[in-house]
Amino acid sequence: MEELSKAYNPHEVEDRIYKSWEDGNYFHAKPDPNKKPYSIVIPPPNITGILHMGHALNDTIQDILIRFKRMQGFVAEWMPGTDHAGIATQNVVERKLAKEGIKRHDLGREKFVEEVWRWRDVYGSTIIRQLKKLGCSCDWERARFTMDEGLSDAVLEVFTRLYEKGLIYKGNYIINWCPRCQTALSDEESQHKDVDGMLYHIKYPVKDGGFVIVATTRPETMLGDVAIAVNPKDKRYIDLKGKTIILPLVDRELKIIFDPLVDMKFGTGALKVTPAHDPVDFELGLKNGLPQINVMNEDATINSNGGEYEGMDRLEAREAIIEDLKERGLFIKSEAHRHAVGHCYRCHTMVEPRLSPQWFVKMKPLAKPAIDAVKKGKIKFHPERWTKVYLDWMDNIRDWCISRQIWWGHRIPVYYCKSCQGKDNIIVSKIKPDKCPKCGSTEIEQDPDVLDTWFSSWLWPFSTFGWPKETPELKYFYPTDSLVTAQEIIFFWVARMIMAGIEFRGQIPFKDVYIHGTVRDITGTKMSKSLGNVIDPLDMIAKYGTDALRFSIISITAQGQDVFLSESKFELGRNFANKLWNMSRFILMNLEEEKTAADLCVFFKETDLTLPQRWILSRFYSTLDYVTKCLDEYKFNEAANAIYEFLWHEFCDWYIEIVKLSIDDKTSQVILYKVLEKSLRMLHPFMPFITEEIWLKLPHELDHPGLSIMVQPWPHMQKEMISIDAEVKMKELIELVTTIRNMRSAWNLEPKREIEVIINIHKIGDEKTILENIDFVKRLARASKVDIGKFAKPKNAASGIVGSLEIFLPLEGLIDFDKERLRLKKEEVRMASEIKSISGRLKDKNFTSKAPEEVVAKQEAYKAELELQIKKLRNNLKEIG
RNA sequence: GGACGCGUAGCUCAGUCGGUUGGAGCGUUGCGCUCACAUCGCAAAGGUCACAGGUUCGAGUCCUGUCGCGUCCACCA
Repeated sequence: MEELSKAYNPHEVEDRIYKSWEDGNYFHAKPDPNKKPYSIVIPPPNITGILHMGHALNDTIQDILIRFKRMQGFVAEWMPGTDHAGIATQNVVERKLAKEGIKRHDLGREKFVEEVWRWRDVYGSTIIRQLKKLGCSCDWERARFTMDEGLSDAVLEVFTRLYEKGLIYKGNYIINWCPRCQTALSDEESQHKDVDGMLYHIKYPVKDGGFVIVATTRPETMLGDVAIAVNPKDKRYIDLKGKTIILPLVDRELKIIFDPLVDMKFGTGALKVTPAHDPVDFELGLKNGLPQINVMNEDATINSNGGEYEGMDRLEAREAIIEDLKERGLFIKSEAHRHAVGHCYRCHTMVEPRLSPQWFVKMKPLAKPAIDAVKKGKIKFHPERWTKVYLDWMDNIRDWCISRQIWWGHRIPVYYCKSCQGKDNIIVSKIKPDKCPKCGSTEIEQDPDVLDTWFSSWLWPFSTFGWPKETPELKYFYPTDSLVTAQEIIFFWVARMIMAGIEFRGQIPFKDVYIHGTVRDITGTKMSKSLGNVIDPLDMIAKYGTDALRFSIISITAQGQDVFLSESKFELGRNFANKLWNMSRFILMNLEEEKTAADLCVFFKETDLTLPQRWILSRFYSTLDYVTKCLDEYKFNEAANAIYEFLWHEFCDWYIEIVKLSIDDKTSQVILYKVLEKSLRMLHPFMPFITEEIWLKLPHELDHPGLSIMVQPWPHMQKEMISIDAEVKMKELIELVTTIRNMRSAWNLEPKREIEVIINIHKIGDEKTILENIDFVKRLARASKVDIGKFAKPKNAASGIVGSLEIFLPLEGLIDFDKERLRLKKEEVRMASEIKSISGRLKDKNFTSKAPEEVVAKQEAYKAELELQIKKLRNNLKEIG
């Protein structure tokens, strides 16, 4: 038998094995009408990204799922790819150019976009290489990019369809503007963060004398004020009716408007109305026919409408305005005011609400069927609680601003005819029209904006399979099965994919959505590069190995709970991999190939198995059953921990130790081999590399000829091998050995010293199982001799109790009995209190009548056992004195 | 302001259907380099399951409330 090297070196095997998988073409899945498909799409990482711990968790989960399903015999397709990340990528390339002293406007649009493509060709696949490093078994042949021709076609198709349906429109509204990226953002891209701001109270003079005090957090916007609004019920301001306010510094006349939208309790109850710079004010402006005065440029400096403040940055202008107000005695006070302010999700700059013409998607009609699909259970969230988050958001969905004032992305397929007037000049077309269909003019210009990146990502589950073409892949793999993602992305992506899937394909895009937790550092802060608290998965791979990283991160991630990570957690996986290696090495050293051949089912029926053999098979299949169930329910950590527990603390700690007594037996050989090879298959989705490496050394031709472990079948369940009887009996023997070991340890008997053990049984027959297994009991307890029968406690012996057995260890006066006495007394107290509580329960008619019979019977039996034990214990105590 | 999640061993966390004595990893302590593994083995110490009520024969587990921590959402300027 081929042997494993003495030391386990993950790095030596990983690259080699990954390459063998690629060479073997194991990742690619082809539609096969005779088999069921199982498909998932990767949440496309963006091309500027590098693998972080969130990816490591996300992609490990998906890889576990896809490997599991592949082994279960599905045609398992994991569609990979990347998204073009319009804003982020443009920023990166702009920064790169800036280092060379080039601005994007110097290059011009076309050259700049070429530059981005060049950048993408060099750096855009970094993340893909890293996913391979992580062991991801994606179908790389199909890898897609949101700017690929096919996917771009899908974007054009969708835009034109929605426009024709009246679900896309252009309008002048308040949007979230990032002054640094100089583009509009959607509501989701503006992330609210609590900020310690100020609430400024400012006097606005009334034309006929007197004044009104308004409160604002952004005094600079007063340059665009066009009215003062108060609540019609507000008695303080009744006499303002019909009066005019003079806007300080600007000297514009402001109307007073009365509107119930104004909150009387906030500030002074008087609201300055700036329709061009605040969504509420915008609404008030529309209602009351107020002008919209935009006072800011694209970079959030004050524009010519701001008079003498023109050119100042918004915050600079704020200071200047406050100073000027103070000079004029119009500034009352500022008070600390903590409030939530939107920030750009790409560059974290404070977002400015800004009036500008943008393209929007009408969402309500799209949301309705998407809400129904989830309510009817066609799509299920795991854990279930995210359903509510999704539904709440969908119920309150607002129109989606999809135009971005950047260059990198899908350019909006809208053309304007220069000679047509007003709204009639809009031509929506997938390709540039030669002339205006209305007036025939050839003076046609494309809209300069590009689309939100998510406008292509929301099509991902079907555009990647070739839509709008009706490809065989699309027919076969769509709808996909599971979507695995993080909570941050539910609104950006998950919800929109559901809407798009139903709208454009008439079918939900996936059946299950598994939302995993967020990876945080040990203090609970989200890991981010800017905070410097990242643990780089690639560093961890370099240090501990990929399998260790995967296993660790999975085993500490409870379903949907956030993960608090510190580097030391990876030792868990490393140690387990090491254990697995050495366990396998030991087995391989001892297996004789010709003895391992057998059909386990036949073998199981036709061979007399010992208790440990029946036990380990039972434990394997119990574990397999549990692991399969957990994977079906997205409980990855429980699955991983069950395998860990089985292999380490049952198979290694007990079975292998026991089997050492009879390792050359045919039966031992078969079972050792079978449990190992089946365990490797069960573990493979979690630790793909090490299981493959070991698998290749096994005489696997006997069962599953030739191929990689990754395409082997998932172990077949054999319920008949699960034996409660074997598990119970073995548990008792383990307890017996453990008790003897405890006693040895309590009396400091070094392992080398062999001891004699006397076991007093409660009734005849209790000795049977022990006698049948006496060899391993002696070996594991390191006892030279074990006497079983009806025995009284010898003088000068330690005693212990396990179940109905009493264990004596003659000590020949080696130790002092004070310790033993204390231990016994402690034990007595514990038992006495337990007996008392059980007695109480048994006397309670409510209990005896209402609890199931077997529970009552069990309690009675347990009580009897305890009473017996305490009797013996008291005897012992008496004997010791 | 709304919603959700979490308070279990010194630390980080599991805990299935409510059912006998609440688990793991790390850390600590003692013993052991027994020919697979010191990235290991054997054992020990360590718990009022945040708090208060309630449901139940029975609650870490279900319900209500309180306190503490965290996350997401939100147009009170």
